[in-house]
Amino acid sequence: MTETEPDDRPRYHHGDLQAALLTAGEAELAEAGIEAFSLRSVARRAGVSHAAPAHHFGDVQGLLSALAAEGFRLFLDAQMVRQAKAAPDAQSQMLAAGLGYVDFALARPALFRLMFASNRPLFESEPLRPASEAAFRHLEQGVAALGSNDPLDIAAVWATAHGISDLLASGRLKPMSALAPEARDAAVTEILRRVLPDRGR
Amino acid sequence: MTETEPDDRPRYHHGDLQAALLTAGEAELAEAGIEAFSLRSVARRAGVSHAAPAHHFGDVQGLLSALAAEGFRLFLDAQMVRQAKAAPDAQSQMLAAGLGYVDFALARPALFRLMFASNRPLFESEPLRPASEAAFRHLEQGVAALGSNDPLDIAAVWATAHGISDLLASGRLKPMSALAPEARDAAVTEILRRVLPDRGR
DNA sequence: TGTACATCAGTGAACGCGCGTTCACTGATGTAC
DNA sequence: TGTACATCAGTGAACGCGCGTTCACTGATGTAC
Repeated sequence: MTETEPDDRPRYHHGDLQAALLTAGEAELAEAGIEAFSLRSVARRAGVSHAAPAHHFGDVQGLLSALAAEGFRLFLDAQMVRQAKAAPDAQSQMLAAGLGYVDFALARPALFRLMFASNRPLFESEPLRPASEAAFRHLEQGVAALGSNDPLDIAAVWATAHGISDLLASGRLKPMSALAPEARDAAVTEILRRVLPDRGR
Repeated sequence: MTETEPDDRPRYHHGDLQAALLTAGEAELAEAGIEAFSLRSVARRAGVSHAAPAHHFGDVQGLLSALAAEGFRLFLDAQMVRQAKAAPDAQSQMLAAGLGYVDFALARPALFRLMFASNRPLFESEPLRPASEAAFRHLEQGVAALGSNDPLDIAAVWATAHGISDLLASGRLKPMSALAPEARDAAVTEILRRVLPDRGR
């Protein structure tokens, strides 16, 4: 990796097949859904023989676990992006994180399902567990910054953000998904606000 | 079906294979998950040749659609059961419906996933669409009884009940799923209460 | 700077498997007369 | 009440398919000297 420069001729050694397989896996997930996801289809999409992924991920479960782990990182990123644009007070940050939660689910619904509604990845595996725990910890900290460490407050915020995301991503909240992005953000914010701890109740 | 009386000897004609396949399908779903669900495994479980289901459901998608439709009926039932035990005022009824929502997800997580996080059933099919619409309408009416027909209020209640259900069913809300049923009910109720319209805000 | 060699990252053929669907069939049931 | 017959609801063999995994292999890369 020191002096090689990228060229476009097909090479025997791919260069960064690991990353390419993750990209292809995501695309495959998005187009075919988890239920039709297969190792061979991903290899095909990456333009590589179907035995190649084994060198990087072991087996199909390894690939799915790595994909889900990557998903949790992107999931956190999406929240960070929103938070960076929001006011610094704890409440604004929490609401922004919620908007990022929804952003992610809408941008990558299949990945979202893989992370939250599939049992094909191995959630106890090394790449996955830390990534999903980081996401949970981030949420916990957001609630803590609001002055609560009550599990009920954490559950309330999480469940509400999650429910909106899941229903929107699967197209069940028709009236709401029909809204323009700004109006949708406003609606999500209003719903989340109801569920935050300590707003003078 | 007029003079036959049930006996226990295996018969060539099953009698009520349609219902038996739905039962077997649910069990299969619960044990193997959607992702491993197959027509053949269901037929096997029902003790019938793998070609038999075609007579009742056409193809695998037909069976899954019928299962999901049955799921939506049970889903409504679970809400009704809670509501029958609750006080008659609109708010108690709405909260009870939410508890029933959660009950269903916990009792039948795989069916819940089939209904809300799968694209294998055909949601526009004849058995399914009316069943899922009935569930949505029931929710809408509950919110209407509270004096609101604001889509935002509907979304708030639905998303929150759904989020709690989904996270609990997939075992993500560790602290909350560790609670005894009564305490869990209380927590769910408290969270839902926050999100109801018109409670003096 | 060159060379030998170990290691790494691919290939492609082969395997066995379970799947969904089709089909000709047959046993059971219900109905017309 | 009996009988002929149509229809219904199963069976089991067969098909073709895509899958995950294994394996011997080979081309490319990196490193020791």
